Amino acid sequence: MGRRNQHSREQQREMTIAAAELILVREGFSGLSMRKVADAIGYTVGQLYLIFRNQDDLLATINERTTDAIYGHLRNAADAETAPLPRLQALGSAYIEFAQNHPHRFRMLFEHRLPPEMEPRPSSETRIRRMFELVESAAADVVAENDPARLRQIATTLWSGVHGIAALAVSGKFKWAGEADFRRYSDDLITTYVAGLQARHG
Amino acid sequence: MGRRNQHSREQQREMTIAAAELILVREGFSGLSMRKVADAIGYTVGQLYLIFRNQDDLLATINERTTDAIYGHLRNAADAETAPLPRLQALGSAYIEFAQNHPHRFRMLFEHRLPPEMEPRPSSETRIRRMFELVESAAADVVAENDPARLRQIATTLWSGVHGIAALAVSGKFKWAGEADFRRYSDDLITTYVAGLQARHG
DNA sequence: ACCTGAACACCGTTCAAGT
DNA sequence: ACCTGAACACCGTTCAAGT
Repeated sequence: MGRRNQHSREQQREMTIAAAELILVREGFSGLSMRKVADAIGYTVGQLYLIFRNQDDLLATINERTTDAIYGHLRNAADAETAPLPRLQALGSAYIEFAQNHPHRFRMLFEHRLPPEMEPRPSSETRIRRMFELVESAAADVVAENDPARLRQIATTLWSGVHGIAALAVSGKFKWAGEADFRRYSDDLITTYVAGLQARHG
Repeated sequence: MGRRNQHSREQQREMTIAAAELILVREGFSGLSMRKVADAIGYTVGQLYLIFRNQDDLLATINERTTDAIYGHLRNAADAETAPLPRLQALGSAYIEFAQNHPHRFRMLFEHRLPPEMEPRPSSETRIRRMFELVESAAADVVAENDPARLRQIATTLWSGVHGIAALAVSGKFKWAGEADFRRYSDDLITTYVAGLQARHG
């Protein structure tokens, strides 16, 4: 096969990521293998190891893209709302929505763990931080809290809660809850938690 | 090997579950294989398929035990507190605590999904329901809400939130938050959410 | 220089054959 | 009747060999 130099390393990298994301979306995390990806891009498995260090490296790279995608989705949602509380609610809804629309990508983001020797991974952590700062700043506009440590705690509590709703929506457990509208839970959580802050504060 | 009839089918079943749980705790979900389990109990892999239908069946069985273990842990926590709000908080703390003390078992419970043709699994769903009813009844004592549908929504929102904190505590993402005391987030969530309910209600 | 193909050490699952 | 052992179709990863 005279495929030599037909694609630059950077092109190969993009092809690999795109093919892997397609397989992930279609077959789920457990259906995503290096061999299938290699087949999909028309190279042999061996070649994948000249593009990515190993499978974990490829998965972590996909997870970074997923984080960026969530960030973009949240940003759009936030930009569409000007009032502080509706904006925070819009962020929560958007997060749930992303999880429901992209369950396999969402699940892999939280279920795949890097082996200890591959951590920390700054490219991943920067992205997660950026996403959280979006939430924290939206929360800051709502709660009127001056202590930055307390504000961070509030944002973490709130966002963990929204994340929990998304995680359960996507986990397939708790189907007994009926075909629930999970965005309603998110709204309820945010509205009531914020009301509680104001009640305790004032 | 004259191991014939040395163990009853029921004994084999218990040995298998115990061995698998040990491997899960030591090596994590991804390190748990049928072949390792077979080695650990001194039978061949083939024999495992006369005890369990397949690997998913074994994993689902372990997950049922994990659900029972969480239920027991929550029950102890609830029984130790008589006042309604502290009891609800104790439930939240106990849930987080279990996740942190048994991260691999907790993660597998939520990350392993049965293939569609193996669902529903009544033995699993009954156990999950029982656990949730414990939470719902503790919530009922706190919020003074008569509409059962609304009460269920409140309990679901609250418990999803607590679950999210546990999930993030165990996911290894968000290490940036420092070595946080996740039980504090749970307390914050419950206290503030309940205060919010009272503020909106009264 | 770039890529392949085969090898190695693992998987889950099945089932003829042994005792 | 109970269990084994080998087979089959998959994995991730490495690396000598080919062009």
